[in-house]
Amino acid sequence: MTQGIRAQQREQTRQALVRESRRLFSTLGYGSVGLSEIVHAAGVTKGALYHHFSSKADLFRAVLEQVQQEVAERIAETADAREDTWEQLVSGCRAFLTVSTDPTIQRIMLVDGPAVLGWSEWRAMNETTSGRHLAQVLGDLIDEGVFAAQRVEPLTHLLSGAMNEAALWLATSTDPRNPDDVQDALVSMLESLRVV
Amino acid sequence: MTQGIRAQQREQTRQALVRESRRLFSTLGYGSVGLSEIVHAAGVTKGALYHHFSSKADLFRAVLEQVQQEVAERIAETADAREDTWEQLVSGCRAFLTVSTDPTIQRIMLVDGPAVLGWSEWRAMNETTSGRHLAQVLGDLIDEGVFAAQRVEPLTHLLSGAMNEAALWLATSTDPRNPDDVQDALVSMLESLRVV
DNA sequence: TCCTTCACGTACTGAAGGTACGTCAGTGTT
DNA sequence: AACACTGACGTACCTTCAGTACGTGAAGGA
Repeated sequence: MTQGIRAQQREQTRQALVRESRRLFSTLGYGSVGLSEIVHAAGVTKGALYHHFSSKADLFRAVLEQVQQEVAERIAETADAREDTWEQLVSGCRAFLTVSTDPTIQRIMLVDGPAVLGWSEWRAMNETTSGRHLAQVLGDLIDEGVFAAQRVEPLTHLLSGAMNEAALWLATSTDPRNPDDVQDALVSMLESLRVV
Repeated sequence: MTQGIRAQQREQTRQALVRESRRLFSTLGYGSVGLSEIVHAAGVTKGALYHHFSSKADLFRAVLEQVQQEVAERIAETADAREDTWEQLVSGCRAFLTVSTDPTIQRIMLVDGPAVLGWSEWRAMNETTSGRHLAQVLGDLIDEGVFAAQRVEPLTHLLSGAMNEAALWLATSTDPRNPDDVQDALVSMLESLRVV
């Protein structure tokens, strides 16, 4: 069942479009990069772009999916290395702050993402990747009695919001103490929430 | 020292531009509103707009300043009604979640703001209004020993991020329990951070 | 009364997103 | 192997929109 040449080339140009647009979006921002730049960098024309994606925002969506996938994977492999649920939460949160400090990921995932796609769609995408893991772990910890009995959703949004903002702050701040200090503040916040 | 007719009309058109663009930005979003709509709604032309503002983003900045000013005022008058510093923090946070749930404020302040002006400028503007109050109160509480000794900035960003995300979530969620639950979760988070 | 200034309108430009349609290589069929 | 056909992509064009250049008429000082 060898893939036909057509399917190979199709996938190749699609990946080229996603790759180059991701590079441009992350460095210049969604609004400051034109389609002409993207298709030129990818070595194709606008006809190819609109054959694969229905709009500029649709292309951005594909890029964002890829970025979130990578982030979720890197967090998961860090967290899943731990056995204890509590350790998974802490290491996962630390991993998120480390990974998402990368400006490449920053701009696409946290700055342009919500504005281009709208919060509802952004949140939905987030939910299917790293957001689900966080909610899962928090739910487990509540069930285990580590956290006080409460609904998972409010807690999840408070913590994910705190981490998003922290990551954005770290990306633009220069004080070398900040990365460690914000992680410590977050972990001590989590620990203070423990009831056992 | 009566203001001349010139100055009056100038201020009048400027306010009309800010008012109408705020209305349109908040309902349709920055990217989906054209300057032609704005000037038509304000009853002027593009010449007037560019006489007062250097760009579309500059007009948005004026709108954002107005919104943040209002939010900061409403929070301040709620918080300043309390004598105790701790009570100021709690009531201020509750006020923020209440005020910023308004979709009108939402879209401009939390969604488009960072994307249009960039996080650095958005954060700088935030710092001069409500952000400063939060940092002030948190600093006082650390000094009073209510919170453990630590740097103010990391804690400030974690909490403001948590509240921003919570406000955005409340705006799109339908479950009637959410507003109360997320406030309770936030307050219990604050209380768990207390050491005395 | 004249002149200057300034707030604003008019007409235009360049660029960017998006579309209609042509074209040719790849693929299944007989 | 010859055929028709699909689909991936290029080309040319359209529309819209942010931004600019310049004209104009009223306000205000001398």
